[in-house]
Amino acid sequence: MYLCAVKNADTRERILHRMYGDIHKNGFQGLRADKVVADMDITKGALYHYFPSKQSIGIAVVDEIIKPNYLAFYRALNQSIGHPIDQIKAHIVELSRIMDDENIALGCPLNNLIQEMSPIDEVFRLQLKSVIDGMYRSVADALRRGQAAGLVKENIDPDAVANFYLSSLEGSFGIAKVQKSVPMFRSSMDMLCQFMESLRK
Amino acid sequence: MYLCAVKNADTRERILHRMYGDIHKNGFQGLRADKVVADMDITKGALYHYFPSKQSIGIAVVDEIIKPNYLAFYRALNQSIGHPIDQIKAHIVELSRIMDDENIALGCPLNNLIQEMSPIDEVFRLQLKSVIDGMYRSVADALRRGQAAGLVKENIDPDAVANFYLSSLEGSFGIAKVQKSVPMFRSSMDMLCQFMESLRK
DNA sequence: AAAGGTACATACTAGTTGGTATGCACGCAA
DNA sequence: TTGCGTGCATACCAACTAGTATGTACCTTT
Repeated sequence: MYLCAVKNADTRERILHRMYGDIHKNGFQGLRADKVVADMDITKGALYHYFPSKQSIGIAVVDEIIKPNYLAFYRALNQSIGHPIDQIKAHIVELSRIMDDENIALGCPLNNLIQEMSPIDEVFRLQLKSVIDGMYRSVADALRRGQAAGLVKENIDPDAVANFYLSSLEGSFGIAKVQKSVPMFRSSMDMLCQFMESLRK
Repeated sequence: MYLCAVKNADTRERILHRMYGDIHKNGFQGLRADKVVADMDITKGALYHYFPSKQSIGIAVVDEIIKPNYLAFYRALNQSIGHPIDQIKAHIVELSRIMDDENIALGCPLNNLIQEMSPIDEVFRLQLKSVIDGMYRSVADALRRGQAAGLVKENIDPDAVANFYLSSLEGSFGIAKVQKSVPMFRSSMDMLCQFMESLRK
């Protein structure tokens, strides 16, 4: 029955997306993988057919969901020929716009996993670092191109700025999360926009 | 035997400090309270004599260790009559100075707990929020006093700046943690200093 | 010195967690 | 049509986790 074939074909991805949601809510250590699949009317048999261990679920979530999702924007930053500061500011404004109460209360999935897993699981840490590194390089390169094109102040260090930008961005998610406050998050994003604007030549 | 009496007098605090250390390493969900006390040659009897539940251990750690520790500096900020921007910068420089590889790898204890516990435990979240609120108000008030004294630009919003400052600070811990890089943390602290300097009148 | 509270130690336990072992239905290639 | 791989379902399990129940030595109060 081809309906079944279609269903089977994406069982793994359906599981993965639910795991992503549960990790977002409860953290990786709080993830109860068997309960998540039970909630989908799937048994542990299916789960352990696709994933050899709990850790592999977390790694797959980072690798197949979080990483492509986060790097999509930053890759666009590298290919475009617009003003890098405008592009980065547009991204900040977009984030401000789409974040609602629930997303703020749950926090940034990437930041959550970094804080929880980096110190206790080196495999996790390296996967998460590769995502951050990708974002970091895209921003730094965009600023460098901006400098070369005379659009960005020459006396700033693109690497330092990129690092500070990511820190402020993720930190804003973190502080807004404990406050459960979308306005606080937007206020932080406004300040970050002002900071980026100050780099314009 | 008074030796025993002295030992007994601070058993609770000794347990609490070890719990703080283990939570710093493994997170609250990763805390194995019985193993921590066993490591101190103390049994579960003593542990549950002082703490009714695992949650109460975490709350006590926030309330009795993290909160006083973090608010110490910020209270000083409120009582002093120096230049608020110099004081805040001095704090940033001090943080830069004392953070070593291990501390960076483990991250900021306050930030760690915020990211892990805020979404899943409201009691925790409110305790953690009270710490952040305390820091936030001290910084905002210091900036307001600076404005009144003509030391800080009038066109900045002290609340927005205080919020952004805390976000950047905690975010810098988070990003440095996944990078396991003290230089990255120091670079972020330098940028934060520059940002604070830009507020001087 | 009797009584009661404090400060633990020891032993036990229900429920959970992260799996494993096994079976079996189905599609497909030989 | 037979054998084999894929895609699950069911049942089982050892270790762990967060406690509880109970006992007891010591100290203090009366």
